[in-house]
Amino acid sequence: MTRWKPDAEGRLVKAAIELFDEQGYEATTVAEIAERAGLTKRTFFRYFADKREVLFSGSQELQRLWLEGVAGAPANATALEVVTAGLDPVAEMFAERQGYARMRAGIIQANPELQERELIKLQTLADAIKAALVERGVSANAAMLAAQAGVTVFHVAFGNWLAQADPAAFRRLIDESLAELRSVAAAT
Amino acid sequence: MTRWKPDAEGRLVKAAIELFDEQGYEATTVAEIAERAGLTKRTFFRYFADKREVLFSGSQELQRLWLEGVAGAPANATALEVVTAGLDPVAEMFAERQGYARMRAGIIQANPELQERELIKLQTLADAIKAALVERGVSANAAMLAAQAGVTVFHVAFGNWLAQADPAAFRRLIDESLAELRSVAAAT
DNA sequence: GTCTATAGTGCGATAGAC
DNA sequence: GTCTATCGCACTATAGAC
Repeated sequence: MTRWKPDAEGRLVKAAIELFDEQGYEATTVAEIAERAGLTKRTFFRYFADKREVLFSGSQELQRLWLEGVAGAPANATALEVVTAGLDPVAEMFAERQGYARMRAGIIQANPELQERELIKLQTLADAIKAALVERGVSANAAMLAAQAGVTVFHVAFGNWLAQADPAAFRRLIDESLAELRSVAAAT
Repeated sequence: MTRWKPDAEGRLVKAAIELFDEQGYEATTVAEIAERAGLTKRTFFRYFADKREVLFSGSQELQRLWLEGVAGAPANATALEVVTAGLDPVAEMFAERQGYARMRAGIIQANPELQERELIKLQTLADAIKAALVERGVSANAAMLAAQAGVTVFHVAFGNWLAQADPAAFRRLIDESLAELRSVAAAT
């Protein structure tokens, strides 16, 4: 027998999303979240710097996966191809969590301070991708534009994915969003 | 004789930027800003909902100008052309204020909560441009991608503009940033 | 834990312009 | 007189210092 149930962090995230969904973000205390997860408030703050952060534990994983894909892109790929090369594992990561992702989106939608945090996370992600591109020899301007474009493509695809039924459709929606960007940006 | 000096809001903005630049954002109180502008704290909060907002009075003007340009774009323009059509008056607006723009950028750079606010403002701007595109009949996805791309192009050009000497170069830098985006997004 | 400084608010008063 | 911009003051809430 193990003394502690496994995956304390995952249980805290799950408990938090459920409670925020049931009662609202503001109305839920950290103590409640910890209790539902079978842990204490002290433990919550060992895993998350503040109450908001429990909704963004996934973004670190997202960034890690995405950057791995970027690092593995072939040497002759264009900047935007490098950026989008990281998205296969990312799409898989999301495929299993559509239900929670929908709840999470609704919670963030309802709360300006959570939206701020989300924007910061996306910006941080774009900055990290940009840095990886610069590392590969892409100019600062092109790297910034490609990284931001990639994050926007991802964001648009994510919104579309939440709004439709098939959890496995994410990769296809990303490709569609990317094609739409290329079409939008094409010189006339 | 007029009892009140004109442009209370402008004086507050000027005083705030100078004080933030001299002493830092945190170390400056609203009372100090008001005093330097020859007003009281209460009047400050008549113009700005909170202390951060004094650094973002320009974004409303930016959005207004940009949307005017979007509204005036020719009917046969592509989505991205529509988005960038609004940028001539925007570039003029900034040409006169490079000094303050640099100070402001430095202040925001040094403060996470100001960066959050900046991201929210850029997001709001992108959303407004997106809505204007949808109004013109562009699909939601293409509108979002074009609006975000336009804002990113602007943002990159803005950073480059701050870093070089000629205040009038903004329009050219926007065109260069746009060309770079088109190049980055071009299909291989 | 207490204390203090500051952000931010509500409401009425005041000093002009008209 | 009305209207508007500003002021004065008393207040709450909260973050940080100690």
